[in-house]
Amino acid sequence: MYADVIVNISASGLDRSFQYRVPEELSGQVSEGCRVKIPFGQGSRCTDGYVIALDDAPKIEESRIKDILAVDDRAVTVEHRLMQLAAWLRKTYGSTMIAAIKTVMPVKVKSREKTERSISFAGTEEELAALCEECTRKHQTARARLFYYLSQYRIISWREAVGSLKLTAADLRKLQEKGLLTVSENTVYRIPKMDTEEAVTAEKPALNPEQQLVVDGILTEWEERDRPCLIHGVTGSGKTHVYMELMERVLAEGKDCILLIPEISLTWQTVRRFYARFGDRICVLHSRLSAGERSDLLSRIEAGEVKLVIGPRSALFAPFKQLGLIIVDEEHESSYASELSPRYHAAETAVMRGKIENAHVILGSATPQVESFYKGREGEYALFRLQKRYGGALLPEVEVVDMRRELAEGNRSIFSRRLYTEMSERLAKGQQVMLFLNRRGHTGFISCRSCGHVVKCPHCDVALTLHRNGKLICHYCGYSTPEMKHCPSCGSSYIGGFKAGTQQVEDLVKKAFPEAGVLRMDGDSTKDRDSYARILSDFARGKADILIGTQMIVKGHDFPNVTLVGILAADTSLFAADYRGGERTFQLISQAAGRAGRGRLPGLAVIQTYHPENPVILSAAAGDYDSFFENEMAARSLMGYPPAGALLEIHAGCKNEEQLTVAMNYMKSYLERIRRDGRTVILGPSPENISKIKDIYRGVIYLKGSSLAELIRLRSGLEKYIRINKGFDQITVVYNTEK
DNA sequence: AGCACGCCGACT
DNA sequence: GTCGGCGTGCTC
Repeated sequence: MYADVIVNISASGLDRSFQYRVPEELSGQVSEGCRVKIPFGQGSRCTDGYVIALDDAPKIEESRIKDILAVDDRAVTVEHRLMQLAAWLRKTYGSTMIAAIKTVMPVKVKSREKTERSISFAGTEEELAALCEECTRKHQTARARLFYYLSQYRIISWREAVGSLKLTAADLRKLQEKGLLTVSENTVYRIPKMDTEEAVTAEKPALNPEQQLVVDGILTEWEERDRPCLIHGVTGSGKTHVYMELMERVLAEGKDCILLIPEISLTWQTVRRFYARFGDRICVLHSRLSAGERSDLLSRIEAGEVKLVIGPRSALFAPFKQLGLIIVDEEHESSYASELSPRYHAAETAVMRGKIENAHVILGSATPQVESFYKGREGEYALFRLQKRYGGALLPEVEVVDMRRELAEGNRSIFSRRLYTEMSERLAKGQQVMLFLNRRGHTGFISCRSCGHVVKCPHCDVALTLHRNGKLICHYCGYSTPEMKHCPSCGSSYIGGFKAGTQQVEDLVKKAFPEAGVLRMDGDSTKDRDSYARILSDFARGKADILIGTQMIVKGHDFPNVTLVGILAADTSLFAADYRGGERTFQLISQAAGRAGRGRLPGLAVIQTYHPENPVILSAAAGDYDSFFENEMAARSLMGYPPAGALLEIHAGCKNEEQLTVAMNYMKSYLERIRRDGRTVILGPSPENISKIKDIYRGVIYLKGSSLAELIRLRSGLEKYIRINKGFDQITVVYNTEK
């Protein structure tokens, strides 16, 4: 027997399998997906690797094949299907196989099992009662405490005996030696603590007719075609109820479920509702679990005790053997896109895992990714809608304020007069206000505060970015033009970047509303996650009247007393230097507006913009996803951006600027040589958004094409070219594919 | 990644 | 003559 093994070294030259002999004594233990110790290299140094396939014939000269040394049984075996998924990840997102395997691997190593000692009395009840008396008489107070406890509860953990009853370990041992106590040892699972603020009840809310309709529709889809299902449900429409209902069905069939939630919303709010309904069949998998907790969770999955895992994108790879359903909540969230190689997107990958495991897949969002909705329209996904808010709450009223007019009428402050009066009125009534400052994608584009004109690339329909050398540059094609002092459209000198940060907004708010309690949340004030949760819970409990923050305040939190949301600078993300600006703006505005009026009181959202006529702003204000989608699709078709076309980003970095330029030009001309399809456009090289980070110069080449397969072929060709030619030693290259 | 092989200069 | 510098190439 022979095994194909991937060596655990992430060097590009080693990204292939090596064949090893399976020695007789290991033949039963070696299986596809297990980790093995192997001799590697001239010195036969011991490394580990993963078996990706088994074979009964040698592929090369038999004498050159070495033996597998051992099977690493402390490591978790990666299931065959997860291995298939890894192969798909590698192919689709362009990484090394070993990086792909590590991504799907649930936990690195099984850690030691935790045991707990417990103590019980070895004799009869009469003897125990006698001992209680004797110890009390002898003033052996600690021993007396122990025996009294045992006479009541029969058993106590060692930890408690030492901790709360204050017995010493030596004393306990002495009592054990005298034969008075029996100490038993049993393994315990390390389960992350769940604060049980809310009682676990078997609450099972009735579905409203709209939700029931969606559940029925999905069940029919599962029976008939079983395509991935996309639920487009407005904020507050109760997608969670639909998820729970479907999970219940799948669990009833004895199959397992995975629920993915965005990293940011790992507040226990949502999770608690699932605990309440499904009890201890659930486990939460998050990045703050210790290695031991993770490994125990794995054992419990293996033992079939855990049937449902909730967690961020990595939870997608939970090694269930009978996976029945994967749900990706808020599928548009950026935290589903991995920033490490392989740069997979969890929604897309969930669809693939569903296909491999024969499991149902559900994507849910109030503002689906354009790509996903497109697939829904094209029939690749089954599309479902939830259009009413749950429990009778109304969608907030939305008002768009034209900031150009504010300026023209002499108001130079960052608050429009409308927002200011609304704030004063609502604060006077004791209601809360959220101010959302859009900083997403803020990379220094130039716009006119007088007429709203944004300086864009004449070729790519994205905003130009101001660089330190005073030039405006397009990050797709590299087009550049000198910075201007006057607006090319109206001639006004109010042209420049939008410069207000949350700190400044806070100062201005405090000046304008000195009586109000203000909380601010941004990257600076929330270094760690605890302070993030604390600020939100302080605000929820009414400890402040105004909450100011960036996108992090708009995600998935219910503040029933918030009746006004102010969206300052709605435009900044609109003109980010990439084609997704419109989509992100729509998502952010919808989410922010959705925060207003979640309780009984009606809500209002005020959107401040220099582009009140922009279709993205208008459709977001109207809460009209369909018209947003139609416009966005039309624009993308025109420019050949995904999903109308496929896009490949090639990011390169190097310490030496000149070397980078030379290398990228070589890359481009190589791509031009191997390109088959004349419709594939090669853009760049152009400087990266932030063209230099930590002394590393960065540049990017874009390939736009009609077929993803062709782009993947070009990428593979380029990868090989870079590996073979030594000139690229100092260059790091990262690929990102979009479709 | 790591280790050997190999082809040049510096030194006992 | 030999020791050792690191450039080059291979690893089942």
